[in-house]
Amino acid sequence: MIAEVVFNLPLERSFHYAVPEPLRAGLQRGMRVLVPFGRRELMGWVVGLPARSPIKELKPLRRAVDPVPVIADERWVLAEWVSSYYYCSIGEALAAMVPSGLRLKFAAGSGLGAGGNCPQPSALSPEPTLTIHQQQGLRRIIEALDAGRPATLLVHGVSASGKTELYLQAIRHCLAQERAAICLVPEIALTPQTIERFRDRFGGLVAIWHSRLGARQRAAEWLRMARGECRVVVGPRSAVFAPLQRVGLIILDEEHETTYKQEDVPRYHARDVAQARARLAGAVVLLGSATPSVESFYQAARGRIGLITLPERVEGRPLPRVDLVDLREQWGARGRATPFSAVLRRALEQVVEQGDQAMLLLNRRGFARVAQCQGCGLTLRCDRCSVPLVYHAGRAELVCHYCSRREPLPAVCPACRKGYLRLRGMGTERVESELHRLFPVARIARMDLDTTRRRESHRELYEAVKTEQVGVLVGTQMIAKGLDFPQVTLVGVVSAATALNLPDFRAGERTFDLLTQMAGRAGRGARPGRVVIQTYCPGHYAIQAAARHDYGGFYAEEIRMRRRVGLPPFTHLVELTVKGTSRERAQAAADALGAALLVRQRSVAGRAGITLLGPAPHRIPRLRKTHRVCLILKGASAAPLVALLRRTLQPGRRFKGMPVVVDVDPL
DNA sequence: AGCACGCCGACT
DNA sequence: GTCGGCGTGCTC
Repeated sequence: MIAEVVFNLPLERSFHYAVPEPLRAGLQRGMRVLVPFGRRELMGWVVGLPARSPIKELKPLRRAVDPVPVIADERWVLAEWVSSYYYCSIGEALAAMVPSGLRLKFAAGSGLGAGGNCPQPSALSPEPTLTIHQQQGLRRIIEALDAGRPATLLVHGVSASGKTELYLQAIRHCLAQERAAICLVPEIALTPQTIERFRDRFGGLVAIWHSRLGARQRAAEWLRMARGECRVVVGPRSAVFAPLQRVGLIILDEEHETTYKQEDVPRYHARDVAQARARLAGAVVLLGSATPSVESFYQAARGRIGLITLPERVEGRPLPRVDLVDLREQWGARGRATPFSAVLRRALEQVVEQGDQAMLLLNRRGFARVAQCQGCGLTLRCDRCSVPLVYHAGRAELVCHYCSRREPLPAVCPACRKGYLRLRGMGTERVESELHRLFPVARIARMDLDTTRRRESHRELYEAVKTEQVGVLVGTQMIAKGLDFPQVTLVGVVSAATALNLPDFRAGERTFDLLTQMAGRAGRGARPGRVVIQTYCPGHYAIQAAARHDYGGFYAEEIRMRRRVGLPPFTHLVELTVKGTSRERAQAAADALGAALLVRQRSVAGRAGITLLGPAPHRIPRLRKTHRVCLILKGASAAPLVALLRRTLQPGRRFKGMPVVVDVDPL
């Protein structure tokens, strides 16, 4: 008996092993096994049990890891889809589908997928009455579920328009059809409040897939899913691979969020995996957002997916008034650079006087963005990465935001040994200290990566604001998402759209989303809210549209730009990053790869329409001592681009010996 | 991806 | 004369 095994390695090939006598009865495709591989012992996946092998001397596999297969039914085909679309090995795709460290401890034969019984939620808490728009939306979702064919619907609803209630009732209908549902949420939204809402409605049928779950709990939840004991899963992007059977509904809440894209191999997007799984399972995909991704809205506008619009907030509360402050006009008004314009300062004064709450956004942590010598002009940079060091006043250190290296702030310039260092460009710490200076009596807190590092600190900060022990909350984008504080009457954006100058075609979309989400934090209670946005580019369409709460206006402008320059959703991109120990070697490999791609592209008939951009320096040309050069392939769809790459790159996704990172549909 | 083997520079 | 750099190749 022979087992065909693949590994979580960038190898396209599989390997054959002899199956020792005691394992022959129980070994099945989809189980993980421990095998000798070269000098080491690796865990691999049994992908087949072939009758014969061309290999003469087979090594015996050492033992089975699982008592039953951990991959079954449509998830096999899904792994193949991930592997082919994102250019990774089957083993790498499979590894992403099962939680790392999963160990199943139970006797073989007890089996998964208990088949027959299909538990229904008991004692449903009463469902609130839906608005007319919610009712219309729900009707369309139910139609799609009843049709039993794959379909995708985009739910475009402003903040507080009742999207979650729509999801909950859609899930109930899905359960009534004896099918299961997956609800993906951004990790940060997996709060006790969210969990409570699902548990209230579906009780023990809900599995919460939390990244912080311990190994034992994780295995227990996984088993409950696989056995059909729970049929609703709420979790982050990896929950799209939940081992549920008969999946009828996959929801992506806040579908535009970038956390749905996995940033290491396999670099999948949960939205696309969800649609692939839905095609295989005959399921319905619901994409929900107040600010849909340009890709999704374009699909809806073209009629390729359905569109459900929830145009009003549930309680009929008005959206807050937004004032734009042109920072260019603030120059020279005062000798000292300040985070607050006169307008924002007056608004803050009012909030502090009246005992209301305010939230201030600045999307940069730390105290000062750069430390620069006043004598020779040198900017202090990380010696392993090609980026300026950020000064953090809390630890009184310079920090590299890319590799986390810290070093003390030198007294004088390390290069010329004469000039003093000037700290320029503000971050959240600086805003916080200015607030203390201007409003000594106000209770101020800061929420960013630095203040939420401890396990419980995020929740503690949240509670402090919720119970109004904090009057002004300063933070990075993590305060823009999902926080619901009814007493917040003022939202201030200290500096909007610093990202608009970056060479990133999604900068407009990101800015519009961030400003819209942030504006949505104001006026969620009885009192009306107000938003002040300070910016150096008040004329930019993303900022103008955000100030008007005008998604349609933003989309129209953005899609025109994308069409004009041939960017997604009109094309697909594949980003290649060639890595090397020296700049020259990385550059040489990238040049050669570019040339090889062009040659192969020309040699294939009818492959016109594939464009190669670059080689160009990567956005961060050096990271942790590794030099990086970037190439981009552009085409009408991703598959031909990946096919071209498969024929060009060497095994292990290398070229001229240098590792090449392949990112299909990069963000 | 590891981990070996193998061939050229600055050290005891 | 060796230790060690990482370039190349293999893993059933």
